[in-house]
Amino acid sequence: MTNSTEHPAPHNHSLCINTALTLAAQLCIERGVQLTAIRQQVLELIWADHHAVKAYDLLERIKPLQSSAKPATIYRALDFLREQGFIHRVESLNAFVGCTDLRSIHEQLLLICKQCENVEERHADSVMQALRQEFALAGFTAHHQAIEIHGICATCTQSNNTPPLN
Amino acid sequence: MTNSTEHPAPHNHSLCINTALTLAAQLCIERGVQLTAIRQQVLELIWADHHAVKAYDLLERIKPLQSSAKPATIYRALDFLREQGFIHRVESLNAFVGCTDLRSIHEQLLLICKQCENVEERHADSVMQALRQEFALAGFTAHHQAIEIHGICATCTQSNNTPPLN
DNA sequence: GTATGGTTCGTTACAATATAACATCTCAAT
DNA sequence: ATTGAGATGTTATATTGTAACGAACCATAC
Repeated sequence: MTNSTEHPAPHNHSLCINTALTLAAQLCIERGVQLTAIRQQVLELIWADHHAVKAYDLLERIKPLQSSAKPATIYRALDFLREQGFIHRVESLNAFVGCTDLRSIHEQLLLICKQCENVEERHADSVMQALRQEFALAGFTAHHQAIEIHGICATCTQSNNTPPLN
Repeated sequence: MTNSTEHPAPHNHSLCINTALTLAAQLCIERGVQLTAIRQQVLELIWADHHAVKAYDLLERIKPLQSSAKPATIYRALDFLREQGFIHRVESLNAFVGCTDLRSIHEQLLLICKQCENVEERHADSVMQALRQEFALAGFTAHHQAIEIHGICATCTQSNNTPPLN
């Protein structure tokens, strides 16, 4: 089922989510780690759309499936999924979003729309290149980056400028 | 009193902090807003060093001065100082750091050292330029950015490679 | 088989971070 | 004196995240 009621960039989201879940399962086998039921369910819930999801929302949503779920249940699954690179934490929202490029471990930036709440992951090589130069200038050794941009996405901008016909 | 026991880039920190506080006071007058005792004290506590400071640590530190201080006291002061551009929130640490460029409202990136915990604000024009190009490509209108890089700063790298003489 | 050990999960309790809501105070302008 | 805006006091609570410990599971070695 696609997200037909949402207006962000239309795409076949059931394909999108299935691709992600299938690849994640493959990678777990390759890496010899366990994609347990809980972990898979959390990953599916995060992939339900392209929004960032909060841990306690995940907890509410998973309870019908795992009635014993507690905060630790969720945070453990999130830790696992992050270690495997399947999801990103959105620091400025205290929330989590599915990673759209599971194979290559790129640094990414996140474009977060205030209006539709979609999060778009971009690799932005020129930005990353400029960042590396800046690190060199500063003598800084980078280990981890969080680059989060809040604003209005292309789709919302368009629909804001195109009022409904009726 | 300078921070002689810390090893990050030596500078005259009492000058550094006084400059910041004086300028903040000036700007408040120019803008017709009140730098009240609480707000000034919080700003001073944040400027005590170049580390990011957590709200509840500020609360503990301000209690000797403002015995009635409660969480809301701190968060209100932090809100004010952020609105005025005197401090930044470090999203990935849930903490706050003094802004080192009060006059010009640049977007900045933060280099956060895991070892000495210093936070260096940099303007990195080439990075910001590359970001603007990326936004244009994506059709994204940016309102606010959080660019936070965790790693090891130049000073720590040096001192790590230069073991003590004795 | 059963011991051993690593991983995952259940469970309880709590720590840490942040906000809501409403009362009170202050002080300048009227 | 009165009023109104901004700042603070105060209580309560919401939200986010961890610690700690035991039980269950399961593969491997003895």
